[in-house]
Amino acid sequence: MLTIGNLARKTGTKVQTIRYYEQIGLMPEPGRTDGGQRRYGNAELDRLAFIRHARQLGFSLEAILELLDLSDHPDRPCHEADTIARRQLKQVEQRLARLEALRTELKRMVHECSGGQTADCRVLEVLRDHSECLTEHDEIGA
Amino acid sequence: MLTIGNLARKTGTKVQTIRYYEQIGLMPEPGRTDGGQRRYGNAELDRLAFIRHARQLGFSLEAILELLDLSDHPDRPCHEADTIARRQLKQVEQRLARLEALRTELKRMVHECSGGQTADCRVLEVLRDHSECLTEHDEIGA
DNA sequence: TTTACACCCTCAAGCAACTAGAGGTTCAAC
DNA sequence: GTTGAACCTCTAGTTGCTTGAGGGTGTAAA
Repeated sequence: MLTIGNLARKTGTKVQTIRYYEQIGLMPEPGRTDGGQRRYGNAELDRLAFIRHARQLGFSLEAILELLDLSDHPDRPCHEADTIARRQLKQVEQRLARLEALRTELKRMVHECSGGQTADCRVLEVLRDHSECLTEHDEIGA
Repeated sequence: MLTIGNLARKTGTKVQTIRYYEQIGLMPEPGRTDGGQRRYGNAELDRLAFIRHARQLGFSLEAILELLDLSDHPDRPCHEADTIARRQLKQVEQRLARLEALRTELKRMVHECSGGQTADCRVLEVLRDHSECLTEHDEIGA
């Protein structure tokens, strides 16, 4: 039986995050000691490891809930999980494309900065006038 | 004189976002009509365009505030703006590296999915066991 | 002039996915 | 029995907005 702190250590999660997952229904309500402290078994350890791993791969908590449901029903067809993974891959590739455009633009800004006064600063100048951009970029909040 | 709606249209911003920027002090309090509606001039248009452009390049609102301060003081040395831009570039490059690792892993997952039942699904299997990953990835919330 | 209607206003709450802190209790070792 | 780390709940904060309720304004046509 694991305390919440040990579970946290084993999965690289923060204690508060585990409690948060419980609160939103992603993790089950575990057993408790007489004093009211949470105690976890191997099933919960596996589930949390799954969740953390999927998070590391960029899946949203909502997508993870779907994946966990699929995982709980081994008789269901596989293509749903595949669809979720493909959707995720597509998102990652879109983000990559946008970030690459941003890198190009930022590199150009930084490269051209002469190190004088802000009056002649390329960084500020580029920000002032979008038309100077060589690449299209419309990324917000990625 | 522009209404908030026209300013929004010209800059590709939502009306509520402009009011939000005003609330947090990123945009100045504009003049008002007798009836209390906001009216904007060219200075505000330029400032908002600057903000939006910097957001598209991934700068945080906090960084943008710094950049705007620098922009308001053309006599100050330029290297501060350069530092902010370099910091941003570094962040973008870190994100790119992690996303590339994720893409590799996701591609592998999707590629190996046989399309049978979830019991044999590679996608779920990989998520269950991190040790199957070929690449290190520790991206969360990027 | 009145009426229509798009646009504007404020305030409050909600979103993702946590994180941090206050103030108090329990567990396990010594 | 006492210490002290680890646990508990609850609330609020983070970033960068978005959504909604409930109402007021501005302008143009009838």
